[in-house]
Amino acid sequence: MEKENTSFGVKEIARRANVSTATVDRVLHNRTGVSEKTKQRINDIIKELDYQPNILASRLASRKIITIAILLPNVSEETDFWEAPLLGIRRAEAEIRQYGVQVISYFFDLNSKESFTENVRLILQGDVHGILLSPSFIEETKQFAAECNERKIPFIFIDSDIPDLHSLSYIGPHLFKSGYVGAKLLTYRLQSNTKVLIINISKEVDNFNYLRIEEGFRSYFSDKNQPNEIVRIDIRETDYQSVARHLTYVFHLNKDIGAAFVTNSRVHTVASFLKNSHRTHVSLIGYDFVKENVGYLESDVIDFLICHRPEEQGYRGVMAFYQTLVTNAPVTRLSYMPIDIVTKENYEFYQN
Amino acid sequence: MEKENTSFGVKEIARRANVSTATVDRVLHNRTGVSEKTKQRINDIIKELDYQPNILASRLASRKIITIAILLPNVSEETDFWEAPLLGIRRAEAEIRQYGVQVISYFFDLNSKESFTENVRLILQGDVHGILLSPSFIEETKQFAAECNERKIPFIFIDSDIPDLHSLSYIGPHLFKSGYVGAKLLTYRLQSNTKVLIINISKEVDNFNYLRIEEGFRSYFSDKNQPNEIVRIDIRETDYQSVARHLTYVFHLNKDIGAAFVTNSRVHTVASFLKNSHRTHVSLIGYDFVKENVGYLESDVIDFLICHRPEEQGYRGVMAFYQTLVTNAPVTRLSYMPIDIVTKENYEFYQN
DNA sequence: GCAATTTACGGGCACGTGCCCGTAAAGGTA
DNA sequence: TACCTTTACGGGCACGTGCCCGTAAATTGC
Repeated sequence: MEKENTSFGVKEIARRANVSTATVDRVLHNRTGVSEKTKQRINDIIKELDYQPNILASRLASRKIITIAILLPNVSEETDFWEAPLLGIRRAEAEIRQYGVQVISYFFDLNSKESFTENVRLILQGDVHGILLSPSFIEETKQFAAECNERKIPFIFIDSDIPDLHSLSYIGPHLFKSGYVGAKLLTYRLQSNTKVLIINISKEVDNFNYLRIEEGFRSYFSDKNQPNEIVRIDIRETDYQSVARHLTYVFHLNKDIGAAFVTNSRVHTVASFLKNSHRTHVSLIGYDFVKENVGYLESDVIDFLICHRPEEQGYRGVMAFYQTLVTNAPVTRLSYMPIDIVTKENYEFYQN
Repeated sequence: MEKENTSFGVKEIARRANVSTATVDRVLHNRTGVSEKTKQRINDIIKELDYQPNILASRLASRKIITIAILLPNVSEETDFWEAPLLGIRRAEAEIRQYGVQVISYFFDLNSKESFTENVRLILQGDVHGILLSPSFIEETKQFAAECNERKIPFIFIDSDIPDLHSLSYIGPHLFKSGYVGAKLLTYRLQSNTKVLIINISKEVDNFNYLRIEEGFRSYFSDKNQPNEIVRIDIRETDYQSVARHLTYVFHLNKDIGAAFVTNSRVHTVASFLKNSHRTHVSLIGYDFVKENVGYLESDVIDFLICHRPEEQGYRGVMAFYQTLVTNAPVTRLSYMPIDIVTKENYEFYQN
């Protein structure tokens, strides 16, 4: 029951190379002060033994603390969606705090690009080893990425992606496919003579996320030659009154709407409207496992919720940094989350 | 960027109590050799400082290696379902090997209770610190549990549960609810004038798992007053010929079957039959993300697969032992897995 | 040629905990 | 009192790696 196969350590390498452990250490961390010849010799032995550093000892001996910054939208009363990733981040932090990893959190206002850039500035003025963020604003994120690349600070996007900025990883949904799944569920029992309504409720104008989802949604309809007409509406105010007003109008114009698809977590507002206006026969599908939505799932107003495990996203984001910064393991560039389908019957076991 | 808040360690406790670190250590591991008085004093300080041992240092210093045994059905050509938990177990092992944890694997034959008890004997004759197993045979598992409880070896069940045996944890699906979800999906676009077929294909006679699933399935029908008649069939041979013969008979007797529900991963055999006999209009739902099933999902023969993340089950099983044996963290007694819904549209992102 | 500088390397302590071994003090027995 | 056993504790090495500091050897400058 004793440890025996504890493989080879720095000592063994040093012994074989006839040098001290300090020299081996210099090679391992490619610091200066080793002649080309011995360096070569040591590297050969390292390869031969397939040396794996003992993380336990390494982290214990090291006085350095690794700092990861996160930058997410704050949890407003408007939506508590971002609470989930935060929980995952906290969970990851608790697990690896012992290993000398520290997470510092910054939050910005989804209605203010300035607050985003300001927080970016704050993060970059401290010295952090990695940044996990939601790239909510495209132009601002591009600038951020340029700065990080120059300063060689790795960053990871969660929840939505902006390609070609050389992020270390993207962790989040494949939005197009997610919309595609939404369409499948919506049409599964849809009558062919009814119309389908796509609803986008959002203050931001350049929400290219929603566009991807809608593309996927429409793409299913054309792939399957679904005969249903698709109506769409953009609502730029998020309060119930405004949404109700717009919806009343749409439903007035289109008497035969059989199903509605909401491109984000505000589906509960629509559910509320449908319930109040006695239109619960309309199939309703939307996004995210937030409290209000689950309530309407429970009461059969929402048929399905699509989720992308936001908590897991946060957890994985931090863990990906741990992997790359501490254990030096490679990180997958694209880590698409599962597209989960949540119903009244299975929601109680769902893990966000 | 230096470590600073590294809280208090054994040294600080020793200093405050005017004893050596060895004495503190004795108290921490409640070994003998400490007078009641100093023990009390030290314990008070430990509480006061809310001392958390440094796992890194602890694992590094300890020469003990923790051994976890797993006992699962072997991966036969008949079903590769158990490959998934095994993958999860391997993943967990790789993560915590560095921390002095070792996993040794045992496999039994699902068609032989003797192979189960024989492997139990083998496991118990070595000295292991925890056992992760699938309790496939009820009586044999009860005996096993009694032995473990006597010898104070913790064990965890995955995939299916036998209550009241004082397992440390159960990690797996809520089978009743899982059947319930199956019924919801099946009826979502079912015509009321068709019959529904429940198919159970399994060699084992006492498969109480399947009974739970069926209960849940039927329970949905009665809860919702679904008018459809339910037909059921038990098939004790698993080869295609036998299954096809039985199904031909059933479909002959019941001309108006609109949907079929298979209670386990052998749904691909049924799919094959439906395809060959040109009955693909029948909705088909079954279990598990195994290769053959995904193939039929892809070709629209299977409508939905229900999955319980078997890989995750294996991973969590091992990690639960790590938590309880290494970090002393509490483990939840019941850890129900999500009931995942997999379709042609989202399967490529599914994580088993 | 010699001093000054640079290069290449070794010694050894530290991280926080586990645990072996040694020993003074206390208690027991004749 | 002398001797033995038990109790209660301290000293100190080890785990494998990080890294500071010291120094002999090699190189450079004049």
